[in-house]
Amino acid sequence: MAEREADRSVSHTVRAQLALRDLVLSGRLRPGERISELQAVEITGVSRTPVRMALVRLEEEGLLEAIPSGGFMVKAFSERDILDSIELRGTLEGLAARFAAERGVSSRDLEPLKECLNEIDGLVRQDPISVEAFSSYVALNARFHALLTELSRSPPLIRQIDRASALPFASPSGFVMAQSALPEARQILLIAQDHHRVVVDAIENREGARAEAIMREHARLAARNLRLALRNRTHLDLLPALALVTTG
Amino acid sequence: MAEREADRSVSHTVRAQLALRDLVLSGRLRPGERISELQAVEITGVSRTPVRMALVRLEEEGLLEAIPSGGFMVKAFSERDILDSIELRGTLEGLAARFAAERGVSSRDLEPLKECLNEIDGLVRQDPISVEAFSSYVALNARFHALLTELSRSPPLIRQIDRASALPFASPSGFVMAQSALPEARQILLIAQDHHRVVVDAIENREGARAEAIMREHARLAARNLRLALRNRTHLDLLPALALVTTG
DNA sequence: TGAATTCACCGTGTATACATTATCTTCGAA
DNA sequence: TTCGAAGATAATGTATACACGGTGAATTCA
Repeated sequence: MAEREADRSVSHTVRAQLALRDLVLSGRLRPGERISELQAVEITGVSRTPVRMALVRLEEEGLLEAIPSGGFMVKAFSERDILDSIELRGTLEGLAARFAAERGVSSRDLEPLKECLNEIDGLVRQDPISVEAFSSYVALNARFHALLTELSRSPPLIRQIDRASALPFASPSGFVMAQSALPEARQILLIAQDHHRVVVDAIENREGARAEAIMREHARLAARNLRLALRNRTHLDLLPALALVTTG
Repeated sequence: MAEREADRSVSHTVRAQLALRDLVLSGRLRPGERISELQAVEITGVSRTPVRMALVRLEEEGLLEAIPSGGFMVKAFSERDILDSIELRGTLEGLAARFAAERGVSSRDLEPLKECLNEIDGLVRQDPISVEAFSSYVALNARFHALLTELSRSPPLIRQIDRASALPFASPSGFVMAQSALPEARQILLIAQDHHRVVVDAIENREGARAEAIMREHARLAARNLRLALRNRTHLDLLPALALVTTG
């Protein structure tokens, strides 16, 4: 079987990590289910050594849980866990925004964020917003949040935010696609974009408390999206990560 | 060579992790220096497989940094990195305190914290405070912070706080021993203990904002300790972790 | 028939050999 | 003398064999 070009360029460990992550997030492995190394070897096509590495990294990532007697199982999340993870991410992004505001940011460094804002403006102008526009929004939104995090110029904080955002349902764009099917969709996006503008303004004027508060509130939009999507039970297939959620 | 009883009870991976962590924190390996696996094998006495596992875990812990071309090196921290890590930890503990206050805590769950408070009171009553009392304070303080974190009843947040506190200079008791040699020592401890009392009171009265704010301020005591200790340059040997700090 | 014990199999922990890639040193030429 | 290239050395990535422990099933005894 010929390998694809992309597969040859990365290590077996990374390949296994990607394959196993997809497997977990797709829900083909149930929460609580053990992932045996031999099973993972068959799935990924690499040997046990890189598979073990991938499993350890996925545990640190938060997708797997170590079994006391050895090995790993798929982690289970409650709805409360997800809401807390969102609040947590918002708190960290708030701290990043405050750092940026307090420490000052050159207009040159603010430039790419403002470009991001303008591009998003172009997207949300249409009514209704197409599915393609939603996809573009997801990418631009992720870019905005990454740039904002960088503005803190704090490696320890950036690292922690990256880890907190690693879980798909905690990431800034985790529930954007889910909301695309909702009637409130456009309105929510407009509010989110206003948050974006406000935080940039606050940072520019060195208003630390305002920058922090708005990022916290901004994250709570994701929590609202989640609740709306769960209530409407529509297009839940847009949220494969919810396979990890144990309803109870 | 006979192994000690304790060594036989844990896996080689854990043994290697402990040995390598000590090596890094003791400063015998300079920041930026590469840790070769073979070198680590000689030091730890176990084979490459558990050594690799230990290195990966120490990277996730934040003590090592992956080299793009492969392998790991000792991570370097600036003074700013340390201060940011402390502020980060304070922010997370603040969130935990707010969660506890907002969600409510039974008086039964508050009991162990209050016991902690009373025991610390017994320590700080003496003047001056003995070195042994400082050691006891370190243990009790760690216990208090752990209990407080648990009160949030939020596994994702607890996990993140544990990771943020893993770095020795970011942990709640990171700079307590360093301050023991300072003339301001007792006063700082009294203030810290007052913070402890205030946060318990705030949680009891379900004052979320107050609980959050006091924990943030509480963490800044550690930052003050660090600055004092660095300025006085006295008893820096009490802070082996500072070997990781690159002065610049 | 039920419970306990033993045996077998499955799974992880560990060690090591092999392959590949990066890095350093040395030699040569401009 | 300095820059570059090539080879040697060393380090990591990977595969696999072996050892140990745990779990489950089957069998035997009460």
